[in-house]
Formats: sequence, C-alpha cells, structure tokens
Amino acid sequence: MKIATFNANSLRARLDIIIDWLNQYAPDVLCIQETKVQDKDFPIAALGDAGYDVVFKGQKSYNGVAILSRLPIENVRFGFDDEPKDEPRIIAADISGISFVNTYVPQGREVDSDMYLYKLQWYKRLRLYFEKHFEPLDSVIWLGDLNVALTDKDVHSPDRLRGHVCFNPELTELFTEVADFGFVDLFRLHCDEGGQYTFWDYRATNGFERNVGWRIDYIMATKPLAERCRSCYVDRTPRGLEKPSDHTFLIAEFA
DNA sequence: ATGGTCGGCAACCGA
Repeated sequence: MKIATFNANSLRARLDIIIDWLNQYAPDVLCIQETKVQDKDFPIAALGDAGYDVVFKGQKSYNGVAILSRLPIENVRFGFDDEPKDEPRIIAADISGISFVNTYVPQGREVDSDMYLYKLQWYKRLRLYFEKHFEPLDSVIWLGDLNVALTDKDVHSPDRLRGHVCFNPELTELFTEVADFGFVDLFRLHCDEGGQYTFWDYRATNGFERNVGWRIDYIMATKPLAERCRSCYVDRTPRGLEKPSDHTFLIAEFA
C-alpha cells in the first residue's frame, strides 16, 4: 500500500499538478489539506476520472481537507466530534482496515496571538480525540500539515527561527504528547538527515531552489503499521510551477 | 534585520 499527503493551498489551483502526480505515482490514498474549496465546487468528476473516490469538507476561502482513495472509503468522520465546533481541519475514514486521520493543524499566526492559543488548544484537543476513538495498537495513520518543525534538523535556520509559531519548545511538547499516544514519525524512522523539507515559504526568494524550507508535514503511524512501513520520502520534483514553493508530496509505502 | 508571494476573491486575510 502506498499513501501520501499534500498541502494544496487551493485544490482547484493545483488540480492539474495533483492529477499528473496521481497518474505518475498511483498511490492508494492521497490526503490533502488547505483545499480552499466549498463542497459544492469540489472537483469530484476530475478526480473520479483519475480513478479516485473522494471525501471532503471545505469552506469558502480557507482551510478544507479531503481524502482521495482507489480503495473503498468507509466510516467517514469530520472534525472533533464534540463541542465546540471547529473549522474544517480534520477528516477521518477507514480504508483497507486502516483508520486515516487527515489533519490541517492551525498555523498560529504569531506567538501570543489568539490564533496561537487556538493552535495550542487544538493540539491538546487532538490528544483527547485519539484517546477517545482509538487504542494505541489499532491501525491508525495520522497525517497532514501539522504546522510544527520538531528539531534543528527540521528547519533551514534554526537559530533564527527558534520561537516561531511553528518552531518552539512549547509546541514541540504538545506535539510530543499527541505522538506519545502511540505514533511513530515514519519519515524519521527511515531518514536521519537534516535539510529534508516539505514546505518552502512563498515569500523567500527562490526558497525551493535554495532549500530554505521546513519539515512540517508528517505521516505518523501506530506501531503495528510502522513495522510494515518500507519507505517514507519526499517527492521533491518541481511540478512546473513558475515558483515551485508549495508544500510537496510526502509518501509512505507499506508491505 | 525586515520583508518578501501566493490564492481566494473582490478588500484584505491567511500562510
């Protein structure tokens, strides 16, 4: 089984890139964040023609998550299924006996902002979500844009960026509390190198070419699945964008 | 050290 995650920053703007990529890599499952499309405008037919069933939840302009699958999708759930209601940032479904939890974690804007407090609370709530719905040895994959770089290996300029809303000890601790439910970081399971990123800020000049990046997208798996994982890697192929600075595809393959 | 650019959508917000 081959699975992947991709932050689209508009599904419709990236649709050709996504479909080309699906044709080339033929993953069984692709989880997408920041679709930025209302449900009524979701491109179901184009993805269906490419061989994928889709489930999704979006809103106007912001956020939005989707799961694409060549295999049957069952038991679809949206968001934290308790109060308070949240933006469309979580979609979960069962595929081939595996529970996928696709998350778009709040970015946080700046430290001390309300958006940052929302992010910290979001991570605390996510830990409770996993405790409520799963056991640590269930077959669960938690993946998506987690908006945290964990160590100095995971950002291009750690000394300059330390304290950023996506790179600080307070946030790393909250991430670790969620991961300690029973998740393994599949990329780090297979690769110990720094400089392996999944996102390059649009605003950095030639950021992609200079590899001025962040590792903020993850595929996390519970231990029984991690034992079956044969590879986890970033597809760094530029996708024909004039400025290929998007998040890119992170892939994991299982026996 | 600061600001840089996209996308959505129609003035700025969010990343």
